[in-house]
Amino acid sequence: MTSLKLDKAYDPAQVERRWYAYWEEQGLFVADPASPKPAYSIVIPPPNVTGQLHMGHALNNTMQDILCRYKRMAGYEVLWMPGTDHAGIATQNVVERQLAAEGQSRHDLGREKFIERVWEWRAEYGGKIINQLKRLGASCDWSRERFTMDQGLSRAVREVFVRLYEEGLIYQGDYIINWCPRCHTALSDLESEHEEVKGGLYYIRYPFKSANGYLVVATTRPETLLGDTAVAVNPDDPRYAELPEDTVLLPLLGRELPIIRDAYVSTEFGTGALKITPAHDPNDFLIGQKHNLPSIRVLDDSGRVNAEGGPYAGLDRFEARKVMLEDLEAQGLLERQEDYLHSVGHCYRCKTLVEPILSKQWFVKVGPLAAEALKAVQEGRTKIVPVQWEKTYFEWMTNIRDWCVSRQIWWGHRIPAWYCACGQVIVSRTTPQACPACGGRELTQETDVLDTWFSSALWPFSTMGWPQDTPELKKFYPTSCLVTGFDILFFWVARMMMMGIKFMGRVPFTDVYIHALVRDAQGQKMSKSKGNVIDPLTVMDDFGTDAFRFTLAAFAAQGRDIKMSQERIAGYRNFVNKIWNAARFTLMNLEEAIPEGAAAEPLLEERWVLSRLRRVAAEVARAIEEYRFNDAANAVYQFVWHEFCDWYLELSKGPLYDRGDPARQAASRRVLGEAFSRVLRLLHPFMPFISEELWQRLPGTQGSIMTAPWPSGDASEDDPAAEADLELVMAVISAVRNIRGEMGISPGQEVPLALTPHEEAARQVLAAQAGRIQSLAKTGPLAWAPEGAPPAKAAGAALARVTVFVPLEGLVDFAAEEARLDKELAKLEREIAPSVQKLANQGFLAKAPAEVVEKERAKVAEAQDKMARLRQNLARIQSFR
RNA sequence: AGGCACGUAGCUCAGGGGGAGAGCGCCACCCUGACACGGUGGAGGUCCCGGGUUCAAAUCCCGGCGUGCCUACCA
Repeated sequence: MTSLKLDKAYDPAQVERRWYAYWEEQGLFVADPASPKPAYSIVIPPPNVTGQLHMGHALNNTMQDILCRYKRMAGYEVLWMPGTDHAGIATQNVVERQLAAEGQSRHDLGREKFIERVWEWRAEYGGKIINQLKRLGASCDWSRERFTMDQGLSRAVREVFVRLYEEGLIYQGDYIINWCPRCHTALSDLESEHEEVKGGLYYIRYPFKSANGYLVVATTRPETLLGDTAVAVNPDDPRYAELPEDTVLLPLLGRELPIIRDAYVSTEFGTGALKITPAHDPNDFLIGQKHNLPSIRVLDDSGRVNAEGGPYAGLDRFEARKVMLEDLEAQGLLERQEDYLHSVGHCYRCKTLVEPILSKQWFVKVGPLAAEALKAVQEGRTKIVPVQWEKTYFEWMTNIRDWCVSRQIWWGHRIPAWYCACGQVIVSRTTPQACPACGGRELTQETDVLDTWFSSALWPFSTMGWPQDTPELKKFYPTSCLVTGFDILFFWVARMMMMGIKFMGRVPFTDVYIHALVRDAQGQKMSKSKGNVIDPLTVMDDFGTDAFRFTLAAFAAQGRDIKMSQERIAGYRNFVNKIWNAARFTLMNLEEAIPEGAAAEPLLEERWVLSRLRRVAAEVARAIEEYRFNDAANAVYQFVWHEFCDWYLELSKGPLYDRGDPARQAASRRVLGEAFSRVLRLLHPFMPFISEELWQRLPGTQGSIMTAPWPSGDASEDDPAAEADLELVMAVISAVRNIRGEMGISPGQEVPLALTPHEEAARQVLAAQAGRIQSLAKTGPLAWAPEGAPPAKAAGAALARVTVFVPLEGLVDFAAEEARLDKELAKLEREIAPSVQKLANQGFLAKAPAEVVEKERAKVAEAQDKMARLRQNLARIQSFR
């Protein structure tokens, strides 16, 4: 045990450093699949290896840590499975940038060398975020840390791919996909983020082949006209019912284009004539297929016009647009242009404008998988919290489209498909030696890798050793809860649902808790470009990790974004300091050995604090279990500061300082130690560091606080009578303090006190607690004023069970007291006005539940009682003027 | 275009049919032997607007206004 002496203020930096290493050394984070305890498991949303801890991570992992630490204390065998994600495009970008700084490209290195280079990068920098999570206090089982590219997970990926392929749920095909010309890869629909862009709507004339005149077509992407293979109109459009001929000439290139008729074309938009570019637009592609049109791809992988573009070949897509518009204008073919606001896809990694391009890719046929994932939530096998997200989930799962999983990058799981010269495609778990069709041995492996989210989708079971049948899977799958932000509900959660059900036969988690986004104090999304990011590491430096975590928990109300600002964290830093000082007080009193002695009858405040602790522990537990982290944090805050510190510690000073009764003192010291130990345990899930530090210093504790039981207390400690009695005492003390404050009597000045209890029970309680009242309200010896005979010249306060008098002679002027009483009366009047009105309402008396009516009556009666006493006092005061 | 949230104290928000709450900030007094990152007391609100349901609406319903977000291939 370390010394009991504490510094006056808490220094988090010094304390935090100590305990994380201790927990790890003691193996307290390690989950035992053989444990007889019930299982509780969470898989971490794996941060990108390229990641730096940001507010989102901090919130997300704080919540998981609160759940895990609480569950351990509550008697569960907890597995919090950690790891990182290989983040294909992001990581490749980072390493490519590094190469660029050396004047190289990945192509200079070649695929193998490049991948080696990425692994080197990961070895050097990849662990950064893990250390940052440790800094946050995350109690993950690091002995099981996984990486989506490690061997085990790669095996799972290959297994899943092959099985899906064998079942026809993965196929290869030519479709329009989203292409990022900067990353040089296909993207899934989700990875193309739609953003509003100011563009133009250009009206272009397509001259008839031989007849005079032209068809006017409206487009937002004039450069794609190079790939047009038809112009379409609606068959029912009267404007085009009779055309001079059914062929037009493509402007600039002069190619002949058929005019086709298709109901898809809207008669409302533009001119009702639509240019068809099957290789660069998903709808045009479908129309092209239907009408057997050729597809001409006119942009290369970098977004430059290719050879098909004739005179424009080699121009960048934006440059080409500009030049072509000039040429059209010059040729009199640009009829007009309008400003046009529309939303277009951007690469979610690099924000480059995405280009729809026809290309051969691998797809997952998600329909059947989604149907099961949808059903699982509908049937409640997985519960989404808060429920409103279920609707979003349902909508997406219902309208889901096939998932393009191939990426033309190098860093990732290479697709286990091989091509034979004979045209055979072989998909296999192991590298095939010969073509099963022709026996040829010249096989080349697919160069594409899989979407990173493909491997993340397997995370809940691949991390536990699947496809092997492991004890971990048996004990910890399905996981208990997934904690994540809504931004990856589709990317990740939905896909884990599909894969988990498909390959494990059971949902991957029973609860999904969707939390909010952390924004800045103005409610703006934090982003580097806006420069409004608050770095969690800096916050932890400035305020301490515990204060930061507590702030996150306290602000994490369901369904609302969190606006983070320094001042709020400072408030909770003060709370941490308050706890530190409560510990100073406690430890000072426990410094000397507590003498053995006969158990003393517990004091009122002791019965009260244990009763309250039990209630609060239950309240906090329930809130955590229902993911109401803010309620949990606020309950702890309110109790620790405003009940434990403000009242219990203050009240306990009496017996603790009283050397005249050693047995009594010893008993109070024991209760103090016990109560404080429970406070620390209540705090531990939120504030792991300071709670451990103080736990270790608290006499009588053993081992880490992590292994201490949740302070549920014992039913025998429930003591509503103590709670009610102490409330009476507190009310009397508050009343005296109020008079003091309002009357401008200095805090140091002792005042006389007289009480008129209205019932015997109250009199007994107050008599027993007279000493406490005297010291906390700073009054002279308690006097009793008989009912109906109040002390002369006294300020008074009317409570339900007692009237409080502070005889004022020589202390204050009566005008002030008159004003104070008037104010009090007015306040009571205001308070009961609505009730009085209700009681005058026949409808209320007839229809409202009896107990509600009774409550209103009691409320009014009590207030009127108080008011009568106050008026009496007012009259007396006035009589002295 | 559809969908989903949210408008409550100066600020940030909790609450959710029967007594308007918290934190921070503000005012006054106080370095009382845990704590000035503190103590005690206090001020401060048409619960966005308009209708409706109800004995009773900040709360439920409808309609506005405002804000934010998500989804979407009408060029």
